[in-house]
Amino acid sequence: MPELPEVETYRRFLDEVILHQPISAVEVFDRHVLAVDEDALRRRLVGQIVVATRRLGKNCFLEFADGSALVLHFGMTGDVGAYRHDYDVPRFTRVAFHLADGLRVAFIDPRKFGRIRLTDSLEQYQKDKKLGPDALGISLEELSQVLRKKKTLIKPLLLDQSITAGLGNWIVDEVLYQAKIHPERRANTLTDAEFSSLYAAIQSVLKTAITQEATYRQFPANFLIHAREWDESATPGTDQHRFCPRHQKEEIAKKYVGGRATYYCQICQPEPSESI
DNA sequence: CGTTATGTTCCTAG
DNA sequence: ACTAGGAACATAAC
Repeated sequence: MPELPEVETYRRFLDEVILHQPISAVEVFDRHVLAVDEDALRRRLVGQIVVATRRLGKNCFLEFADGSALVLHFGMTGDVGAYRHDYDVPRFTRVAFHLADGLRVAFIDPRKFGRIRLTDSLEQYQKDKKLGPDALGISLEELSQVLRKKKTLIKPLLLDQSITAGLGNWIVDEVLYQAKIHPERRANTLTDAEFSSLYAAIQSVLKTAITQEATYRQFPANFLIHAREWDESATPGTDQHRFCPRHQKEEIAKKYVGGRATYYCQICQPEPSESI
């Protein structure tokens, strides 16, 4: 789940439930997700008040008055939730932040790739983690300037959080499909027109996903995402979703690019020729 | 039982 | 210094 749109959705949720009231306790069910000493975390949080929520790429920040922040990264399967009683703890809750009014905010993560840490400031964290500009904040010029000097395949570059932060495996496939660019094109072979459509696709896919609160099933019919396998199991019996939305009879192709499962349309996104 | 998985990071080798 | 590929992490779901 947690690519940029999901994390933005989590942030908005947290903004509604956690602001302006003291954290009364920190309950750790599994310290594996802590990238900070448990007692240090407790000392830093208990009695404190979150004054703002922020997001950079796939990272969510709960900010305190002094500019320091709790940083949530959701790994591959992280989520947030809220509950009030022990008997309602969501399954796979790893850490719970108890608030003074009795609400408890859960950091949920079945696979435990997510991490909770502290930082002195967002700027510090961005520097430490080598995060580039947020994918919703970067400009076309900024993005194309970096990409056009790279000989690497475009897909792994878009996944690289130091170039622009927030794009994940599914969204990159969607963006490349919408922009009609093959995932194995070398970045330095893209034309100006292709950089423009790539940029436009990034912005529109992200905004669409955020508007739908990252509920993929509600995405427009012309989105590639409906062709992915998990959607198949979500809507059994229908085969149509395995085909390109623009070429009804063309099956969506799957291969591994940069070690990641990659879906694309062989007609919309022509294979790069060796000579380029 | 085998396969696959939304992310990050580290290691190796060219 | 850059790039490609692979493994590791931990676990659920199919």
